[in-house]
Amino acid sequence: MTQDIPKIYDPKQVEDRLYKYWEEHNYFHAEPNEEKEPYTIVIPPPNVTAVLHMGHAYNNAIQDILIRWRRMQGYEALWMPGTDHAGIATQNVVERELLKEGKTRHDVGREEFVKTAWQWSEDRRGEIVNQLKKLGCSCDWERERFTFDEGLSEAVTHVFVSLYEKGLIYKDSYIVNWCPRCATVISDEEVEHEQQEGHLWHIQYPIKDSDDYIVVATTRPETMLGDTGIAVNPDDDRNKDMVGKTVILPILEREMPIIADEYVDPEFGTGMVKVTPAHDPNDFEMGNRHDLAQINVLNDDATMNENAGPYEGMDRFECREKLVEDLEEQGFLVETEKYENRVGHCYRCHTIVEPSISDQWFVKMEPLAKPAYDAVNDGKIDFYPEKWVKTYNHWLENIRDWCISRQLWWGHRIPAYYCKDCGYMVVARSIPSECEQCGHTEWRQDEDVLDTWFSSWLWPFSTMDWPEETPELQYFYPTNTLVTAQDIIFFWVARMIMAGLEFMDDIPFDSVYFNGIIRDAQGRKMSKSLGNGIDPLEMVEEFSADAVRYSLIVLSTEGQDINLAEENFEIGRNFSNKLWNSFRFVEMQREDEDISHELPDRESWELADRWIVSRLQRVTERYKEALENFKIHEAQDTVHKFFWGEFCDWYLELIKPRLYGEDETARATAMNIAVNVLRETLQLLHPIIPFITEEIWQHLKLDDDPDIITSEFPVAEASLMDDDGESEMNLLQDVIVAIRTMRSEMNVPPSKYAEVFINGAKDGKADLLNSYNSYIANLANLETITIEESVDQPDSSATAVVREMEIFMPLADLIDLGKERERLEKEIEDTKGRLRKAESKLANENFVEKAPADVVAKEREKKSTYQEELKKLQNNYEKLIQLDS
RNA sequence: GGGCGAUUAGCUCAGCUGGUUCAGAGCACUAGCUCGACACGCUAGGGGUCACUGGUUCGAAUCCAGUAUCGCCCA
Repeated sequence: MTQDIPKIYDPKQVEDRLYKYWEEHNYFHAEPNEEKEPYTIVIPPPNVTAVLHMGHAYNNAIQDILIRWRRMQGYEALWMPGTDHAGIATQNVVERELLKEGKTRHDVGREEFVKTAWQWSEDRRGEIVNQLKKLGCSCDWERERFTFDEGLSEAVTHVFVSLYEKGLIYKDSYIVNWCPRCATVISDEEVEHEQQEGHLWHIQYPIKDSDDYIVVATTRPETMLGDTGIAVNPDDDRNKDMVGKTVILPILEREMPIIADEYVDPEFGTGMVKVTPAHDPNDFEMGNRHDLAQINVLNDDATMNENAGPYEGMDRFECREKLVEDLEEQGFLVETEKYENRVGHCYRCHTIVEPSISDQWFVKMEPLAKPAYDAVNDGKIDFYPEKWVKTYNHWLENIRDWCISRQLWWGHRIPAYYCKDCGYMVVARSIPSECEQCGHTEWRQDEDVLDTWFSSWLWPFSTMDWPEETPELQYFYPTNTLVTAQDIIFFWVARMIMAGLEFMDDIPFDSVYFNGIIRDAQGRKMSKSLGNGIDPLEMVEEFSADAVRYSLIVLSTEGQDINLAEENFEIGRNFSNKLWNSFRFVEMQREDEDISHELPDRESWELADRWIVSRLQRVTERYKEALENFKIHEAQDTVHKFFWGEFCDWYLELIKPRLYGEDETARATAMNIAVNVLRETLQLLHPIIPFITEEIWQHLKLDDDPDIITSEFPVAEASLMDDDGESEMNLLQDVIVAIRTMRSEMNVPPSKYAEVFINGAKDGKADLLNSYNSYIANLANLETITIEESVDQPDSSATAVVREMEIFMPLADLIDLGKERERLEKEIEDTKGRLRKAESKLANENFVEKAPADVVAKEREKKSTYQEELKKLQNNYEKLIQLDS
């Protein structure tokens, strides 16, 4: 059977099969279990609008790593999966679909539309789940939830009603952000400000009963049609005399007062600003302070309404153009200036939003913000990387009320009912029976739905059937880790913390890991419009899920953004293949012998065995520390270097003679240790690359082994750490590398056995090197090797110095004296450099006096070593020169 | 305007609670390798004034201040 192991690992034979296998064994399912400690992650529910992108792949890979790791550590590990109904986004997509048939949502009606959206979201959910499975995510699918499913909808209603009853939800006419394309209001957080090239138009407003005029500047001239005042700063000497006068609005000829308000920046322009309370948030506040009228000049679709006079019916930008033309014609336009300013766009459809006044529902945030602030700043919740705490704090310190109503059809309908007869409003969990004001019984439910985040913020407990008091809530809440991107820190993270504290009286999670954003190779954000996205499923198809996961983690550092190119996935593929081949090698040598979990009797260990086992303990320890601090990349890097650079490059090479040899005990020892080290390495790697590790594990499997996914995670064993073994091994490695370098530089072909003499092996080094001279001979491809405290340099030999020992390699007539000379010159220069550095440090009195004794001692030691080495190099160099002449 | 981050080898990035052999990895590059796991590989090598300017210190890529460029967030 060993002949059947292919040289190239084929993930297609493995991944789907193993995922099914794990599912069939119910390994992903978690249940309240008092005998175990829980570890819980709730998934950031992907929007049902679209398939997953690379950012999802990355984010979910991290979650899976944590979950699998904790599961192996013996926690009852629950990864709660689900999806988000994504109000605006989904509605947009479904509307677009309808449009293909030439229909609008109004053509099909609310009920039919919602039905279509449901169908659509169901289909998408299936796809998303399938994608997560392809990536290897070990979610507890039995518990999958949807923000719009029955239970969660109930939680939403419950929360709305109780916040209303507490006075934390109110309805008010207020200036909000209106997206004319989505035809709904959006919250402040949903507005993206973008730097844009525009103009600043300076416009004259005549003063009543005078030939005089004032000048104001605006970037949105069309809003002037809604102006109801002019404001100056009360301390502005230039303008304060103007307060109380009346100006006349050009075109519409409306009279309006000049008022004084602190808000106005006297330094900006003329120090006078037009006030448009219905179309600017600051003007709205100012208008309220001074009782100015609010004149709305826009329709919902951003065309001008009847208040716009001659411009009625025009689109806002068309109106802008025409208005500027008219102003110019009539002599009101003073100046047109190029101007860059930040313009608010809808984060969903990218249309420029219009601030406008309407009746909306709000959550009063201040009472919720305080405990949320404390939870993070008192250390109940940790952020990784910590820097995000500042962003979080800044937002909470400047918290504004949250506009939660949306003029959409797809979402949780607001549980407010209006008496059809008298208009009396009731907020209730279900339709009220009779109106307590007029006694009528017919009700009309509020047309609006809630912001999607109003359901998402309950996610950590609504997924466990809150408000019901379930065993799941008891056991799994608070959850442990939230893994998300920083772009939803306000939308979601902060609000979940608020909701958890408000409704569960406890934090929703104890740590938040913010993963970076995936960008393209040029560092640009991946987006549909740029067409620079990389589809994770295509990459899985091409490179395997393991390769995708591994590569993403290789490229990531804690919370840093990733610049990604397709060829980066070769990293993971190559690693998988290396892993596969190390297994292939071991398996080919194994000859069906029994191998125990128990390491063999220490009597039979060689240096290489002590070394690799010791190194494994250190790697295991470091891995644990790294993951505990969410340094996933570091954990991976540690295993990577160990597996490839130590286990494969050195250990497997070192044991070949034993595996091929006649000594059965030696063979068994090497075999056992190789298999056991490989097995533990697989376990360390399993959270990152679950499929290939399970596949190899099952091949190596001993009778009583569990599957790797449920195997017990390795714990570092202090008694196996071996400082002497490691440093002895390092010495041998240095010697071997020195000889290899020498061979390579002297063009001794690998196929040619060489002979080497090592001179000056003092302080027990001779014994050590002699006991393991087979290591040197094998890895440096030597015929014979002579190691002594004192040997003479043979004729015509290349020389090198390592660890104060001289290495002579007789090359007879093969020696290229010019080349050897070059080599030695370089060596001498290098050593001189090192020596100079050590000497200059030691020459500094301050260093010798003030630096810690051990640092100084180390430096002295370095100096004498380099001196010694230099002497030998120079000595050899002189001999060479003589030979040459 | 305020805040945060980045600036280290041709490219992508580690290292940054200051001192382990004149700075590390992967890719790319050079030379050599069908040596009984792996060319998705092996061995060896070249390549960096650690953005700049000051400061702290015996000692700074690592700490502090400022400058420049780029990016993100919030006004």
